[in-house]
Amino acid sequence: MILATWNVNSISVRIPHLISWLQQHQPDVLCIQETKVEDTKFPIDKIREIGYEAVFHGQKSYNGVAIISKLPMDKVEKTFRETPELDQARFIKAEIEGNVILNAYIPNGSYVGSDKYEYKLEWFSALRNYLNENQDSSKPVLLCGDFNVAPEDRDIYNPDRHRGEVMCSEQEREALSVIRDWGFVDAFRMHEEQTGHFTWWDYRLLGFKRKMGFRIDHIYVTESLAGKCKRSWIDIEPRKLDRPSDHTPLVAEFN
DNA sequence: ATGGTGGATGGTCCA
Repeated sequence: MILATWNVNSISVRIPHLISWLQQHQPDVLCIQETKVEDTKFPIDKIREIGYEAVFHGQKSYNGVAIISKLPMDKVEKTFRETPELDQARFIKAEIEGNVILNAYIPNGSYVGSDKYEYKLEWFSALRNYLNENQDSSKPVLLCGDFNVAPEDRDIYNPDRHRGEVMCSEQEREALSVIRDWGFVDAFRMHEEQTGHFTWWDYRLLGFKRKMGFRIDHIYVTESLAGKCKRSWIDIEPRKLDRPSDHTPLVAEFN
């Protein structure tokens, strides 16, 4: 199985890139974030035309997630907690060939100390509670998406320049480590120890041109899947296209 | 150079 994750930053704008990338790489599963469309406007027909199915959970203007798959999906869920008024269309789950696929768009957090930052930390905490109560780390579980956290200094082009800022503050890294310690392995870091591998570059900083990258998109897998993960890599080619998403796809391949 | 761009939307909010 080949699985990828990609924050597309509006599926309406990015659908040509998305279709092209699926046709070129033929992953079995692609988890996307920031679709920014209500479910009635999700471009399901274009996805079916190239041999994929999709399940999706969107809202107007903001957030929105989807799982696109060639393989049958079942046991789909679109929230992970009891308080739907806080649900911002940031989570979708499906099971594929016995693997639990959790696709998450973790809140950005705005700036350290803001209300949105507190919401981000609270969201991480709720996600850990969900894992505790609803999933089993001895089984094949995969959690992927845009985490909006660079776990270590080597995941930032220049960590000293951004020390303590949102996406790399100690509290965010600790919140992410609590998720990981439930029973996950970082698939990308199984195969690559070096810095210089990033999934996101800020539009505002003209970050891609200036090589100012962050590794904030991740594929976390439980041990039973980690043993089968033969490769994980970042495809920066879509970030070079006209009107790119600010993120680029991350891929993991399993035996 | 202490700002920059981009998406959804229709004045701002979000990232």
